[in-house]
Amino acid sequence: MSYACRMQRVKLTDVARAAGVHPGTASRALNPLTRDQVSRETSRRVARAAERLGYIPNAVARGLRTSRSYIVAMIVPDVTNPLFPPMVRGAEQVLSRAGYTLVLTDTDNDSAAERRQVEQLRARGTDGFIVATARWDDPLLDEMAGAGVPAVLVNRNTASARLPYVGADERTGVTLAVDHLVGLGHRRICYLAGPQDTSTGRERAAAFRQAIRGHELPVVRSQVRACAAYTEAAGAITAQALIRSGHDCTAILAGNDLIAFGVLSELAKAGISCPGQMSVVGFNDLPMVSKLTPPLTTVRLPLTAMGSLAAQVLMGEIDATTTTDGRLTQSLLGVELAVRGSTAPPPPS
Amino acid sequence: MSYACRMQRVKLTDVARAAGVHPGTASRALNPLTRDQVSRETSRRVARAAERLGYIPNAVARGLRTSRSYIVAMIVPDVTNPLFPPMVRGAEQVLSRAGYTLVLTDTDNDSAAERRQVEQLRARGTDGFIVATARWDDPLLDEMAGAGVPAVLVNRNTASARLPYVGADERTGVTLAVDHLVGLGHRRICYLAGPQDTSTGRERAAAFRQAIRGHELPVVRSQVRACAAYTEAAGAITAQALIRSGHDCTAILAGNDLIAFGVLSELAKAGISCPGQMSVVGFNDLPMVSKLTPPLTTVRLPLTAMGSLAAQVLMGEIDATTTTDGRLTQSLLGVELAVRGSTAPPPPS
DNA sequence: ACGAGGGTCACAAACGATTGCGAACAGAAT
DNA sequence: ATTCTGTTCGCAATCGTTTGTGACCCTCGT
Repeated sequence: MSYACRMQRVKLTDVARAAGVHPGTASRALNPLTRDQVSRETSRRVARAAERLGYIPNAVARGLRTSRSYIVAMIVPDVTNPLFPPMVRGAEQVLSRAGYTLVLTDTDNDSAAERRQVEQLRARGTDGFIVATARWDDPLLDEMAGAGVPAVLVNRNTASARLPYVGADERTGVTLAVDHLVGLGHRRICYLAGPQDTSTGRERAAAFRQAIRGHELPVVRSQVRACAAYTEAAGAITAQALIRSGHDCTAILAGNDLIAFGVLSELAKAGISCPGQMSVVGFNDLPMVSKLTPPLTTVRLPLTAMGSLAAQVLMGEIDATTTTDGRLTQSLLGVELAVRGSTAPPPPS
Repeated sequence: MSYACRMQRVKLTDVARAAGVHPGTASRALNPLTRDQVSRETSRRVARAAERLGYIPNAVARGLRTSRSYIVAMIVPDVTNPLFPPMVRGAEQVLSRAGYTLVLTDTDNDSAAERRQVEQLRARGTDGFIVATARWDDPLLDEMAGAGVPAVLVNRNTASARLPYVGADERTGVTLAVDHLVGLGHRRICYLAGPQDTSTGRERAAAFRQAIRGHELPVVRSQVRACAAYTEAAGAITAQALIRSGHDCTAILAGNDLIAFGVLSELAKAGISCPGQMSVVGFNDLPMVSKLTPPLTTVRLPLTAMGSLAAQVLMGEIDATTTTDGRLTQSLLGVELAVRGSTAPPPPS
């Protein structure tokens, strides 16, 4: 109840003295797992003393002795990208409920910075990592997997797939989008893929080709172009190139919503109306896209759930460092297509 | 160069043994501040041994001894609110450059959760706090100030103002917006304020009244209504009430962009065109608002700079716990008005 | 030549918790 | 009464680093 004002923090020794026991005993009495090694009576006395003095265990000292920090780190390429905050939030909720603290680091898309950060965090005894920055070939992650560092990949996977992965069912997402467009009557659909050094860039592109073939449409008419990055600027550049090339598609599927923004702005610049002359579909369902004119049809990913699940899988990894038996290693969450105003039947031509 | 694969981490003792010195000496040799207590020769030898063995100091042990963790925590109400990521990013850049690690926690607007988080973080020896969740009356922050915990408030201040504060020049922002509207010919302007338990809600409302008076307009015609929260939903509710009340204003200034979203959607619902029949101005310049139809005129806050400055001020607080002399305590950064399509001259009436 | 002084370094005590080990004591069984 | 089993708790080592203290040697000044 009472609390120290600006005095020395009360430590275990103080509690022990107040309860008239040895610090070691006090430690056992306070720890739920070892509580049964001390009598009910002393346990209660210690607990009361701790309460009365306002004892807060020193997590640093504990961490030194137990080599567990109850810190997990989440690595994202860019916090300001609205894709990540929901995942962070999902992870944070699960972790804090389990007594972990989430450290968020932003690599600014710089893999040297990423390596530095990971090193720092490992020095701090971080228990595990949630990594949202995976590249298709990612030596750092391979090293971490090799070193046995508990880690989970989220949203993006690596080629080697040596670490557990939590993602969305992107193939289905792309298929839903293509089915929707074909159902509206589109036959010539282009795909503006994300960067090919990310799993999402590659997987979605592959899924697109497969979906097109599934409708027995010629793939050649459904040109696939990769953007340099998942940004509006990169999307605009590629969209401009596509428009200039005079391709006669009636619908564009974008690798993600940011690329779709670039597409929309280039269409506007070129005087091509959406959805009248060109339908556009995004990917991710960023919070704002329903407010655009036209509201963007897009694939909705369960971002928060991905974050939560990643956190759960990671906690499993941390606890079970011995066996890989029966552990969740590759998991995909379901997606939905949010149909809005940016898609419509193709012009009569 | 060579590195331990999955073996025991190499510790200071190992380095010392390899260099043929005592661990204490090795410690001094590696620390730039104490390096001059050992001869150049040994210092070089130790440094080389450390390099060769791939020594990474154990930050937990160091933290225990020095009671400095080089961790600072940033507390935000909601990571998914686009207002905060830029501030986080700004802070993170400054801090990581100075060797600090930034821990981000999301309180979900729950002050009980906030208290729990702060307690946990203090147990972990967190060096300082950047707080973006301040309420106008905030007992937790007053306690922290009283306990001498290094902390800096960002974006929102408290009534007591006992902690350093970094914010934007909101009065000027509001004044710019009002001047702009008045310059367009508006005479009847409403203000939809944010919640009055935050400093931004109160300050901006006060600034609005003052700006209106500055133009010698009757304040009564410039109705001020407070929204329950800085959300689109709360903004919509208040906007609806305003519209239903039949107020004859020609422009609405919103407490922030999210509230402006609510206003825009209610205007659309009521068949009132923007900017034709009603001008709308937001606050914050969220990344997406320039893409709306119409693009939102809004006050741009230097969010990243606010985060950076907050981090700098906090580091000052951490280093100088003895004197308050010559320290930056209340600092405001300049703002701009981004004039876009949601404002126009009022209808001829 | 001797004491003073400064530069190097080893020694050991912290920091605050956890935990293996064994002592003390209880009650029960023989 | 003695031994045995088992509970309860104190003792002390330990985690890996930092840092105050003092030993030692060398040099310089007188």
